[in-house]
Amino acid sequence: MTPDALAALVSASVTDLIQANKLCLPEGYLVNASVERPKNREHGDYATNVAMTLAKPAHTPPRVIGELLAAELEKSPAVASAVVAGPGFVNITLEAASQGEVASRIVAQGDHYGQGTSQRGRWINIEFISANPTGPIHLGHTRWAAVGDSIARVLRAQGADVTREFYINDRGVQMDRFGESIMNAAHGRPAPEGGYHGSYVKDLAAEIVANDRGVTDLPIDEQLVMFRELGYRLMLEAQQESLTRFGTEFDVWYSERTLHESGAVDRAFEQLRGQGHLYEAGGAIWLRTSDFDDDKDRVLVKADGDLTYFASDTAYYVDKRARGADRCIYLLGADHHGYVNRLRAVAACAGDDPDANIEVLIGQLVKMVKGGEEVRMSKRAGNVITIDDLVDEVGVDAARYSLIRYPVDSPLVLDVDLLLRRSNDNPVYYVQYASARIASVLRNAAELGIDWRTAAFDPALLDHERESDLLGVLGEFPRIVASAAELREPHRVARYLETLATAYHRFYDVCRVLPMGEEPVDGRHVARLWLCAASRQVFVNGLGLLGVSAPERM
RNA sequence: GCCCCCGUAGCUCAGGGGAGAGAGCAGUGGCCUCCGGAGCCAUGCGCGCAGGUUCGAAUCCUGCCGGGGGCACCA
Repeated sequence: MTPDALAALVSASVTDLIQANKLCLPEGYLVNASVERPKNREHGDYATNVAMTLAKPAHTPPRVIGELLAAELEKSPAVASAVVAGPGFVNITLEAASQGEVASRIVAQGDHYGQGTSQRGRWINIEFISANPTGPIHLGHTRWAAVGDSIARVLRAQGADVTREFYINDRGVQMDRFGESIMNAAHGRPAPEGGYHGSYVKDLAAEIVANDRGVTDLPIDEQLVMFRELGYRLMLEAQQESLTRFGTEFDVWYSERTLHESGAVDRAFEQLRGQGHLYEAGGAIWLRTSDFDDDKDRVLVKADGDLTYFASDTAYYVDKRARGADRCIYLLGADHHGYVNRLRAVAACAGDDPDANIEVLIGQLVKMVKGGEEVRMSKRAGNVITIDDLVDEVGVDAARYSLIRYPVDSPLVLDVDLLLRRSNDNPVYYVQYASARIASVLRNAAELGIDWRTAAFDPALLDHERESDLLGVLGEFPRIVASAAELREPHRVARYLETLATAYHRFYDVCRVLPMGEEPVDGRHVARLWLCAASRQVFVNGLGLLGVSAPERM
């Protein structure tokens, strides 16, 4: 019996009590019956607090309700015992057979186990990274490359229609500075004021000159355009390659230029003007965001006629909505938190509900430590740590896992020395090792000619305490995925996999799976192989949600 | 000045109202006759402070203290 099924049983039991007039609730009262895994194993396999929540509306002491409910629950053949404890918890112990069924259910569902419908019907646009095409993807972006991608995976697993989008800021004066920086490098001159310095600028210059020999002889205006446009293309391709290598794919790469060329900006202005939120002052055109919780109004068109960056942001939001997204998620760094209110105000100005149609997640910054020293990043000096540096250093799996493992609202310190360690202090290996260990057991079973899939599976044989613990953890997976999706917190999946790894190792330590020596294969071996297969499946599914591999061997 | 995030074990950090608050690391001591020791077991009086809401608060609210980040007709 799954936790959901048990919760439904508790709910049905409460309904039965009401219909039998043993419990009286106000008309239309909605019973919210949930079960949780108690921290303490002595409190049974599952516990429900519903008796305590019903005490007030039913005008009955919680323990009295608990007794009634426990008696009702014990009528079910799946329930071994139900007892009232503490202030009014009902602690439920399942029959081994009922609990063991979880294993066969997981194997049957395969890749689908953990998927759900909690986000079905939502059309979500999730935009992340959106690095300027003037430099490589750096460490700060990389946190979002991992987390954003994983959020998208988790949302999809819960039935949402998700568009992963990367916004390319290919318009504006930084593009000219970028082009000029490359051009200067090609001529052996230093970068201009406010330009770009990294060694990659020299590399771009060299590549462009090699491909287009005559470029340095062109008139300066034409050269600038050439270096800018060719540099842009090369940089964008490099970014895309880096992200592909990192396992992060986008459904849409959206160019700011096309936003303007397609007329999307004009359309957005029209819409906002029609809704009465545009006005002119001091020669500039403003959006009255202060009507909606912004500190002050924002300029869309400067007095000199140029559009602000914010104008693009505004049009871009309106365009996303016009393309059908009913919820736009933005993943931004902590240095952009000042944008939250104005983006929400944009949604409100466009006639949307900021609480429903827009969602801005702010992630704290990432630091990297090596040899006990912080690796300093300075854009000015050009010594940025890139996504490729990180992957070269520790590999995709360790990089992704350690970036996802922590909630994004706390600053993150990546210790490279620790990430390289192949031991327990590096959780990604701990998890992958458990998964690979199972794969090995399943391989050995096949070599011994044990066809556990077709053999009779008796779930009641999984009655060891460690087996019961493991089954309980396996059963939690769907709820973990659902909460990770709802809260946009994929780190919950990573943490869950660590507890699953522990539960598996503990089981494996005391429960022999395969027959020893000439011992004949019996039902217990078969049942444990089902349990192993189920565990392996959850590792595969869970790691898949993180974009981390589940190797057969390590 | 205003805004956002964070204060949990020696260290790095989990804990979206529930029962003596957890994990890894570091330290100490155990566990290999065959399925992967990258493993398992034992050993731990810590929720920054003060109020409040609640049957119940590390979790929600308010104020303070301490740390990090941010305020643009830049991009």
